[in-house]
Amino acid sequence: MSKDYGQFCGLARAAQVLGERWALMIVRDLTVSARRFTDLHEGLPGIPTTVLTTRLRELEESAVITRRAAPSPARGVLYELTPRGRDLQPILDALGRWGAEAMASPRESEVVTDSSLASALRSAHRPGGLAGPLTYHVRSGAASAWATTRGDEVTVGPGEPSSDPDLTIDAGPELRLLLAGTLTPEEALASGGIAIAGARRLLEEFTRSFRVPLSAPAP
Amino acid sequence: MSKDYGQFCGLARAAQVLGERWALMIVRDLTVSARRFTDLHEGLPGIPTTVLTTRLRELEESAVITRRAAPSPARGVLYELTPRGRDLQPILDALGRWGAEAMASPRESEVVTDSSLASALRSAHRPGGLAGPLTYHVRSGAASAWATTRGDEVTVGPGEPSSDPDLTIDAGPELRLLLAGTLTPEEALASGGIAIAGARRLLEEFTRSFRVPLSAPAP
DNA sequence: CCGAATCCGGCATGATACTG
DNA sequence: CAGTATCATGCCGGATTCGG
Repeated sequence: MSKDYGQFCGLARAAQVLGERWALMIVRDLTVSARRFTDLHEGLPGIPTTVLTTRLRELEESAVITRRAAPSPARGVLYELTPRGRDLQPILDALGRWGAEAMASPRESEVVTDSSLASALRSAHRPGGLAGPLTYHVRSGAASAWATTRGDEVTVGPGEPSSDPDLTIDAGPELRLLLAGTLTPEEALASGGIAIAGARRLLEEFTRSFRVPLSAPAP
Repeated sequence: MSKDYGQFCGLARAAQVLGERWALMIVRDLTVSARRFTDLHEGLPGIPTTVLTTRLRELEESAVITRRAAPSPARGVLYELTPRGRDLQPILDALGRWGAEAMASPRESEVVTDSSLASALRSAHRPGGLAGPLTYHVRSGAASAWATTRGDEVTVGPGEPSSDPDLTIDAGPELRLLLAGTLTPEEALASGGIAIAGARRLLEEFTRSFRVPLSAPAP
């Protein structure tokens, strides 16, 4: 609904734009990379095209995203965040960590998408790791994403990394427990819930660089 | 809707609870102080009682709030944040600042409530002021709230401060511009948009301690 | 007074089909 | 590829009523 809350309040203004159904998911996908309409539609299972159209228009009116022609080889329209939209990234990362604290294992019928995996890695990253650069390629279920750490910074993206990764991680739902520290790298490998291609030492570095605590069991 | 997004993602889980209509407003009011049903209903103009009832139940199921019997003199039920709900406070403050950046002046029919004013002060506070403690009483429109700074910390509340404030500020919509730094204390007082009771020096301290930049003109 | 439950009109959402 | 068209469902907003 484009109805407001009748309050002169920053949070009310934010909620008017971001509180609409699917709006946060769309912005999250765009914090990971610019996307076309069809990319977004495929990356957000269940969203009706009508709703996607409406949200994109509203987010554009609110100066959170812009649309421009896709660069040369591709055709069509590319949606991307404006500077104002990019300001949301650390806030959504924090909100995602908050939500992830009570999220131990996937519910029936919950999937992992490229963008959700990439944004999870970004929000899980903490400084203090090896100087790098180090590139991790993570796959979980049908999703694939990569993360490159360089000093205290991290860059993430959907799909395959453009250059050969230093470590490839193939994981099931155990990835969540690995990020929580509930499961050690040794246990994860031994149980078969996680398989790697690359130096085993780098998996330990991965668990130091990416962490999301887990406070409650899965609801 | 209690429909989820079908994604194993922290942000999706957060959006399922907080993305519902009025949910963020309810939590915001509860970050300021514990409230009864009727308090919330009066502090959120336009919310239907059915929606308030439903949201309170959902937020309770998600362990964001709890309900308990109101303390002795009062009767009824008191809703308050759980520790997990309190974790949301800095995130909502950041989201409120983001929304406030594009909010220069109230739209037609937008009001200020006690809780929105109190939370605005909290999210506007920045460290580095006088050691204090200093208590400000701020009124704008029909809303009233207070803030006490003590070292680098701030405490806010709705209504009147329990002890005599060091400075009382009566403001119109110009308060937003004062917080943005667009309007100096001198200009605000001279234009009559703001009146104070207390030392004028403290108004300058107030503008140093509470600030929310303004990036775009009012949409 | 407090904390809702009930009834109802309208509109957003979700699902499917279809088009430039 | 990027949406529009159509329609059933059900949530939301507004008013009223009700038990404690």
